Amino acid sequence: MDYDCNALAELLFPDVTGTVAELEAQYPPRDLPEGARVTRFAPSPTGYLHLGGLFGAMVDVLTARVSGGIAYLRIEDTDKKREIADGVSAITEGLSSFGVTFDEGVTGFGTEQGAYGPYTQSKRTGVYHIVAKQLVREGKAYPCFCTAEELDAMRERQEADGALIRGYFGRYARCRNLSLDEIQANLAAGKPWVLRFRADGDENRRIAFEDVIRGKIEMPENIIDEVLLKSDGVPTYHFAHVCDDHFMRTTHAIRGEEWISSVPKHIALFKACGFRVPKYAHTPQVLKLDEETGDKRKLSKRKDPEAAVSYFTQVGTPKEALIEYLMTLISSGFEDWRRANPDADAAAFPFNLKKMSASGCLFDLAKLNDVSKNVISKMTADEVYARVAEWAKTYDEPFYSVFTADPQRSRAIVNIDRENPKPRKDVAKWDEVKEFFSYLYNEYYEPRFELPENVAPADAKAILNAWLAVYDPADDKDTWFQKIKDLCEPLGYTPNVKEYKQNPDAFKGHVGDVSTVIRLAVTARRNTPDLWSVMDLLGESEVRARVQNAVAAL
RNA sequence: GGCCCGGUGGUCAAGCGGCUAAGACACCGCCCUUUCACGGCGGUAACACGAGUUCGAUUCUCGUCCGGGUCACCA
Repeated sequence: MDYDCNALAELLFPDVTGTVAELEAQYPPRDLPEGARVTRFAPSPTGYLHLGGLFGAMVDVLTARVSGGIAYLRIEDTDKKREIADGVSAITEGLSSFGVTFDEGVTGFGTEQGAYGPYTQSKRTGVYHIVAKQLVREGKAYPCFCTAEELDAMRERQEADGALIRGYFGRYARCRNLSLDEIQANLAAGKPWVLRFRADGDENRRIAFEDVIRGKIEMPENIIDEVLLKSDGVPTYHFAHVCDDHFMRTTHAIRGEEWISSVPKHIALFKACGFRVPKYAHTPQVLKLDEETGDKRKLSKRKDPEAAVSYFTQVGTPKEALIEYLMTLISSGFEDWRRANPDADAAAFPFNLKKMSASGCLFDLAKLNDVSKNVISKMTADEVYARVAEWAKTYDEPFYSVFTADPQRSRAIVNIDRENPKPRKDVAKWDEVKEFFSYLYNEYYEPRFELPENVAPADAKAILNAWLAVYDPADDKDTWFQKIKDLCEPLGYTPNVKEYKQNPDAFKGHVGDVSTVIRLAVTARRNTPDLWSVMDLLGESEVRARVQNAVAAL
């Protein structure tokens, strides 16, 4: 270009008066200890928060916390077409419901905190335009008037030419060498324009950078004249990334691996702007939202509801459990650390970005459930009660009324075999509680007497009647069970299981069979937690009623 | 197609030139046990393939294959 760039800059941005130097002063380097890392989670408000987002946010927060730095939340809302109405709150609420919090940035719809804002890109056009104007002034950016049709034609031509590199560059970049007069004429004609970067890379040279997670990555230099500002003056991701991460003083740009291929472009932009390039860390994919084909290895939005983080709050996976599980994916050393520090807060884990695995991973619901059962098994009965009630209140209203009708009783129910060194691990999600304890609530109890094949109805009846005669709710667990044992011999059963196994033909069965019949009569189930506790919770009259009912039905 | 990332059991993964190739989940078996669960013990199961380099490769190099990403006025 042989024209006066200053003139072009004024032509393009007549109203922009600020300078980059002023921005530098307004957003000074952060005063943080040596080695402190500044990270950011920068999602677009285009839909619900998904697992990959939570995963990424955790990595950002962990990286900052471990180094005594800052993690902030920035909203990248530069594409109004894809934006959804409550996108921002979906993100902030999703994050906070899992306990992921930031030091600064957007805190909710329309609210934010911190001195490096605004943290919403749509409110930062002033910043982008100042930098853009400087770029134009320095001959590093130019207006492009190509229409969508012209760009399509260009792509077709490249296809036909068999061009190895596709995009707006070299001889395909029609507007790159427009004269000031031509530009002026186009402007005067009211033609829409975008601002393009005047790439100065050489496709035959390679640029290398050190990815914190993957190590050295080498690629050809960028030669594409990428769009910086769209025709409505809003920046593209690339330009916003460069301006924001510089002025918000981000030290580590942590983002998904889909960005790796644009790093050369970003480095070129940082340099053109005179900004220092941050460190990059590209995280592996946790899952893909692609809905194509039948590739079973990928989670899909439609087929796999668990892709949305809200799924977990809906089914009642405790937030600590999801975090705990995600931690095992984020850092391989986590499980070992957890074994050594069983009661420590996951946030205390000495996270190391460098140790992150570079390969993608499949989300394993079965393992999540296992982790969750462990987490829940360590909670006190009060905690479980409170959590279940809180969950049910919004996700299962009818159960909420039943569950909270007698808080003391529900607490006791939830406390069966809990708060001891070997707690039961029956429940992984709050939505399993109702079903698991249903027989303890008359609202849900449904009598059913499907006897085991090895027990004849007549024997069952005899067992129940005999037991009814000795049942005393005042008995402690040992004498209660002793009475059941005492029932055995007269009825042809043995109280000794080993004895039965040695000589199965000598008996009708053993105590196990006898108590199974009783359990069945009282709970309509073959398997339950400790029966004595269950009866205690049910109360004498209910127990007797159920057993008598069973006898009658047999 | 060009460029790039990745590839250890079904899943998540240790390992970084020499190991009987950890561990966790899942699965199977046994023990404990009035059922179930818990807990304990044991088991099935892996270095994608082919060349190099090396005394020696899961570990290093190259190629192949497979999976993924990216080539937009989307992020």
